[in-house]
Amino acid sequence: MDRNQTSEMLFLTDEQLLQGIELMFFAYKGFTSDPDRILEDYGYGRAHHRAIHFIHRSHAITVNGLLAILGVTKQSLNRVLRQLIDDGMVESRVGTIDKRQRHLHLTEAGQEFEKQLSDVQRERVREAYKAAGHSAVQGFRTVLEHMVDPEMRPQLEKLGMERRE
Amino acid sequence: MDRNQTSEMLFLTDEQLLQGIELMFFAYKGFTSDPDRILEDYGYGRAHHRAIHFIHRSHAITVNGLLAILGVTKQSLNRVLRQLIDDGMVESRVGTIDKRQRHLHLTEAGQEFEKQLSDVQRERVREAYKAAGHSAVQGFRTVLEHMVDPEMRPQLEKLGMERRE
DNA sequence: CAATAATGTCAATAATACTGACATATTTGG
DNA sequence: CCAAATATGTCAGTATTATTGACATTATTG
Repeated sequence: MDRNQTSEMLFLTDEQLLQGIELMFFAYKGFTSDPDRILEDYGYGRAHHRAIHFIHRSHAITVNGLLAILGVTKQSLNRVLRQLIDDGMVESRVGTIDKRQRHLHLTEAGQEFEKQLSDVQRERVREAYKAAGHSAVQGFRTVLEHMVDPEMRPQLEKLGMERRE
Repeated sequence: MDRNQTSEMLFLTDEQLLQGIELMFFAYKGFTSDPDRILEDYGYGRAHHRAIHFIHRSHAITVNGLLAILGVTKQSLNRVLRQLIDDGMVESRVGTIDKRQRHLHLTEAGQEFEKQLSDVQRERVREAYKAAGHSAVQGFRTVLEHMVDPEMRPQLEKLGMERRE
């Protein structure tokens, strides 16, 4: 069978795809700009934000678990994590079942900081969602989900991102 | 008037917004992963990709024009640009109207390289679009457009991104 | 008890970005 | 016409994030 107009057949010109690519670039820039400003005041970077975000999201996540989500080397994460622990933002607790593992938690200060970062970023997304409307949000999520690397899907699902429809 | 169910009123929980934030993170990672692999073979990074992309998109763009789009300092761009010019990917031509300006062009080698990068990235977007369907793509674009910083909108429009509906 | 796993650390290197300072050539406004 | 502004380029110094490779410690497992 030749692949012609099935319901999924879209007619996508290179121009349309190019615009999608550029939108991703500009939107991502906007998306990170608000937290970036706050982080700067603390002498932190985006790496700190990501660590804090996922520690907040997955209470008591292990170092290995965080590495898998972030997709960086342990040496890279360790530097960031050490800073956050030294600064009293993150606490590392020895595992009770497996004592080799360290379970990561936000301290009270860490939770406050997380909220500060999260507030501005959620606000940006909320405004975009509000302006775009419900069905646009559905579409946004669907396209992004398909853009994620298949290898990262398990990480997404761990975060409760299964498609529930 | 109290702000109740207007048609634009969405009921967005923090959980939904958080998932949007994480989707942006994971999708952007996937989005850049294919070009990143190619760039590595050439000893280039994402900054080179962005420069090449926008020079391709806006023929004869000036250095200042490129700086405005990329949102980096000229020192930062210059390092990348110098490499690309030295490697014969980009050509810098003195402006005819204003001789202070340099107009940037891709050489033939640069065009081939651009196509190589563009092909894999467009393929990723095309697959996501195809899998998600037409109306999802509309929504994707709408939400992303609202996520872009208002200050960057002029840049978007220069690239032919006006909403035409 | 040896192999494996989870974590942490040290060192070297690279890409990207920043600020600040300065130079050159060209255009423009008064 | 000349001073000011503009467009570009460059040098130096610093910071963040990331890499690879090597090695150590502790705890678990086969």
